[in-house]
Amino acid sequence: MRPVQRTSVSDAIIAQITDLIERNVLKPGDRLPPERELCKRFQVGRSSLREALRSLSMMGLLEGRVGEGTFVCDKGQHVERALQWGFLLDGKKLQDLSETRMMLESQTAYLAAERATPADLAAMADALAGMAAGLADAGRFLASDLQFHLLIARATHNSILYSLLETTRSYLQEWIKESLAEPSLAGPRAELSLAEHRQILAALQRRDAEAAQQAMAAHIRSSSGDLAEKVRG
Amino acid sequence: MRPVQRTSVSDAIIAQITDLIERNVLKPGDRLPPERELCKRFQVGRSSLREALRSLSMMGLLEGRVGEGTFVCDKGQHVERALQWGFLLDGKKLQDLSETRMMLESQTAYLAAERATPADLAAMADALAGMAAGLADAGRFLASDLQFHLLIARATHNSILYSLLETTRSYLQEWIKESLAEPSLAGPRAELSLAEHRQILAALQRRDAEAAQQAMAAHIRSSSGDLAEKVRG
DNA sequence: AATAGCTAATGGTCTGACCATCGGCAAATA
DNA sequence: TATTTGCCGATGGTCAGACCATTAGCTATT
Repeated sequence: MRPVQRTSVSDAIIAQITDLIERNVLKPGDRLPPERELCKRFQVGRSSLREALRSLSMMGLLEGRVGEGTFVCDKGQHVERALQWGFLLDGKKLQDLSETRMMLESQTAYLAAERATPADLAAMADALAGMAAGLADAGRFLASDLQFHLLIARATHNSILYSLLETTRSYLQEWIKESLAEPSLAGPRAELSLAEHRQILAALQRRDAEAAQQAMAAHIRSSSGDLAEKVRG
Repeated sequence: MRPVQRTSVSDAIIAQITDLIERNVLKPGDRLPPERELCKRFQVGRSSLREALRSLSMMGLLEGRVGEGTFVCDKGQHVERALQWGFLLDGKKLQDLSETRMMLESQTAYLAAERATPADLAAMADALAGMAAGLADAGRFLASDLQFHLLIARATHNSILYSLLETTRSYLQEWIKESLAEPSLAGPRAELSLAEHRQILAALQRRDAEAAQQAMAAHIRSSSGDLAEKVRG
């Protein structure tokens, strides 16, 4: 004797719809039949159907527009959305997160050196120019900084790696902002940071993966000094 | 003039509950008030409330038990549950995930070599013994294999890295299982895998981080050969 | 003391209704 | 004729009430 499987109506609907999307019967952008129509087809009440649709919307699979219908979202966002939810409650492990970030950043630098297209490199150069132009403007400087790092991650052409780095980075962003906002350190630190970024880009441009990895690791170490202090204090 | 923000009732409820869990007002294992009670507190209909609860359940934050109530799930399950929604994975994503996993595994091996306690190493030795004892039993072999890798991740004493590896691994587990289940390859592949694991453990025991990283990378490369074929095929 | 049966509470489901919004169409307007 | 205005149906979003299956805990019987 085994415990009997207790199935839920919503779960069954979710399974069916995800299956349809998976098998590409429902393509991104497609519109689903109206809810009342789906109720008749699935032979379920509208509550159960809506609970299923709502869950799928929350996972980033579907999107409901009032007066228009329910549509299948673009495929690229699915896993990334799930990853973000997973991270939501992991708490104050700032140190662990920082360590993970350093690992991700240096590894993405390594891969980016091997895979970056000329367009990728050009975009990075643009971001670097933005940093230089924003030496006096902390907000602009930080935005370009972030963009530069994300561009490196994107240049790996690995979507999982990219979303991981993006997520970790977004969680650390607040602290990074604060640490750079220290007025006494802002000037020299920004200059140093810019120089380090130039080294990274140079390594990427000559496709030197090892050097890129090292340069990135050095940059993170140097720029996370205050961060470490802040964590402990 | 700016586009006005259009809020949804369910989203507001979701935000409130996740916030409560985040701030640890609702602890894992806690029981929420009954749905009808929550309706009165939130001043919403039961449909909207249930859509919110259902979404949170789907993401692994809550769990509903008929006749008992709705409970907050254990924290560890969140990430895993969230990533389970990678059902919709194409070949490209699988490749990306595999690459990410390799990076995580080798990096955890590096850190584990520096940080593993004697207890950690002993547990790994146990897992290795389990693999040896399970050479004829694919199920047991795989279980010990998985445990070994997770023990390494745990030995880094970095919870973020651990959960990342756990999720990527669980996600790839099905494919790993299939590739090892090939009857023609099972015997020699298991033997080889066991030998590779012994090398990893040896490197960890003599605290040789570089060697551990290399051994792990080699192991993943060797064991993911079929996986890559499967992806393309 | 143990068991069987009862009751209330609870999550799961269904139904029907109402609302706000959107797209499209037709009438009114310039 | 071209543009605007107003209307109507369709649709997702929300609500209220009801019923069902299951569970826990109590009660009475054995």
